[in-house]
Amino acid sequence: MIAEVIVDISTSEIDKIFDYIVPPDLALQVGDRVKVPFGRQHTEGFIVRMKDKADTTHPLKPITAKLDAFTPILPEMIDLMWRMCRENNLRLVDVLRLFIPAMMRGGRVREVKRHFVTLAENVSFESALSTLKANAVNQRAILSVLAGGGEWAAILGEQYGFSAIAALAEKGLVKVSEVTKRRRPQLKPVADKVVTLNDEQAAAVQSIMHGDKDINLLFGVTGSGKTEIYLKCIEEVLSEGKTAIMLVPEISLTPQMMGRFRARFGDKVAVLHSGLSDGERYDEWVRLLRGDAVIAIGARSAVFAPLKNVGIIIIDEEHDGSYISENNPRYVTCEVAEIRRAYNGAKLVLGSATPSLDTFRRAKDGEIGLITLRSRVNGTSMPEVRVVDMCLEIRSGNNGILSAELVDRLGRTLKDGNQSMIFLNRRGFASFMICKKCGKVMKCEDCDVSLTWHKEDNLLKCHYCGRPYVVPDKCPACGESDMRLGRVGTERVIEEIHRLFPSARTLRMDKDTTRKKGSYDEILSAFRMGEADILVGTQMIVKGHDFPNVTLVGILDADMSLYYEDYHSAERTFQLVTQMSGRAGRADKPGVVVLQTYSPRHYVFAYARDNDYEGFFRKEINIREVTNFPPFTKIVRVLSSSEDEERALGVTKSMLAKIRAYQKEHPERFVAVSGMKSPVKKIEGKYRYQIIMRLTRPEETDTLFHVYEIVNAEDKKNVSVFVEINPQNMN
DNA sequence: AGCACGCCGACT
DNA sequence: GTCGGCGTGCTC
Repeated sequence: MIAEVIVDISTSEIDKIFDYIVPPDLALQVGDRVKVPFGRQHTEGFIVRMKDKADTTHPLKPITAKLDAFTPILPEMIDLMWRMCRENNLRLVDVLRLFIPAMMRGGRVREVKRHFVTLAENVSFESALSTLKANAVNQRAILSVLAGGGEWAAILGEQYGFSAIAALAEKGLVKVSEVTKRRRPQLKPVADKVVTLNDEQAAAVQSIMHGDKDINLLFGVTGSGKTEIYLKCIEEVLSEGKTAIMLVPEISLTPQMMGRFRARFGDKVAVLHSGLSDGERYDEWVRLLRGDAVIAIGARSAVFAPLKNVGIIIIDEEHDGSYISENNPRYVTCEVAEIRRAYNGAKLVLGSATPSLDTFRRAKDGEIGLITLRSRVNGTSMPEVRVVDMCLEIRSGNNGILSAELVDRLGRTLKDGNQSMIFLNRRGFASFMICKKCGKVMKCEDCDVSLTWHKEDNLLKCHYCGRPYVVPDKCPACGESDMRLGRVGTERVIEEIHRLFPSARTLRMDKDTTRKKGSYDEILSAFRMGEADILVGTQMIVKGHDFPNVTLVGILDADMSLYYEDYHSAERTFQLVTQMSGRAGRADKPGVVVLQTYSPRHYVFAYARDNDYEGFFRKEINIREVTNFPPFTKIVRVLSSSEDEERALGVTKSMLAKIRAYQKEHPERFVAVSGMKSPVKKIEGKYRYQIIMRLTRPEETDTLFHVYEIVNAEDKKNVSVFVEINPQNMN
């Protein structure tokens, strides 16, 4: 028997199949990890296929050993690997590595063996007790603990002394056995609420489980009871003997959220996320593989949970950016989920109040089901959104960060004893050019995206077509000469607040204050407990949990993300404003959102103010169509990086020439092709050059695969090249 | 990624 | 004379 093996070394030259002889004494199968001789060394590898005859004349070596007691890669995952690699031009090893806990590689897993103490067989608590002397207090105490089940020797020993355990074992009253201890992440189960579904929720469960579509968008605002629908669907799937995968954005993996699932499903839940220690992660993963746990809950990587017979995959907050892995191997969680769904004949649920444009378009087109939740379970209404024109503020003499309206409302909220949140939008700050007086933003005339200022050559450039523009010294619309924006940080905002309201208690939450593990939860819970009046923060305060006393939300520089040189910017801004609005107000306390912007008449704010997702969708999808952006086109970015700038440039030029030649043959397949330095031209000593192209037919793969061929044929010595589809950011 | 083979400079 | 620099090539 011959095994096809992928060697666990991540280099493009080695990322191919190597044939090995399967020794008859090793019971090996597809999906096993093995030790193989490779060149002059030994390496780990993955068996991806078995065959009778080798298709090479090269002399074969035999596999040396089987690495695990189980088969870590399911057949389903081998299929998935091929598809992911083909469609995204990834390395096979890199994808295989996603499927197993990092700790397994390199033989670092050591199962923890611990002594477990139980009453000996045929010994009852009473009979054991009666044989002990009255002064053997520790032994008696241990027996009473064991009467209620077993306990770890380490715990008993610490409390009652190890000699007492030894004495009991000596008398044959207790049994000490070696057990592999599973490291479980500690989760306090929160009390499970017994919830009866309202009609809308019950109908949603019915459509998801028994409707005519296998993929459904669950479209409902925060508070419409999506979580309870998820729980009910999972219950139903489990009752059919199938398993479930529940995906949530990294940031919402809070103990409360996990506790809810633990309370409902107990030990059937396994948690997978980056906060776990390597050991915990490994053990949770093994529980899933063995079928001891049947629900995997976690961030994006949990989509690779080693579950058989998956009945449902749920992606909550489907639009969230954390579902797209940015670095190698880059993958889109939703696409992976769709492949696994199809393989298992399972259901897929995408939940969101602000779905990604593409998802909502697919729902509108009937490609996937659309389930809309209209009522809010707790009966709250959406807050009033007040759009403040910051250009007017400047004209009326207020050059500060906070508008007069926001200052006024902050004061009133403080006086009423309620809480406020101020969100600082820093995304893409100062990279675009805006007139401080009239709000005019410099845009590309061909692409309708904002231009990015390049410091080194002092030019404005379009990141989609590469066209350069001279930096204007005056605003082309109003003649104002103050055209650039400086950086505003959370510290500045806090200072400003303290100057205006010296007695206000503030909390700050950004990259700096949350560096330490657990500080994120600490700040949020301190705020929830009312230890501060005002929370100032960046991106990370957008999600997070309910704050019942927050009645005011301030959004500063809402247009920062709007003019990010990116076609997603309007979509992101809408999602952000909507989610931020969801933080303000409760049933008994109506909330207000003050949104500060230099472009108050931008359509995003009009729709966000009216909480009109569908209106926004119609407008935005129309813009994407006329400007040739996704989902109507596909953006492909080929990024080359190298420590040798000449090499990076040379490779980019060579590939660009070939792509241009192909474009000449098939001009109808391209909107535009351009090559340039990457906006961030050097990262970790590596120079970066990129080719950006827009393909007209997003569903067609021919052109994309041809680009892959060009990339793979290139001599990439000292240069790494990777291809990204519809990149989230273009740094 | 490793590791060996191989062909040119300054040292006991 | 040879120890060792890292360029190039190969791994079933």
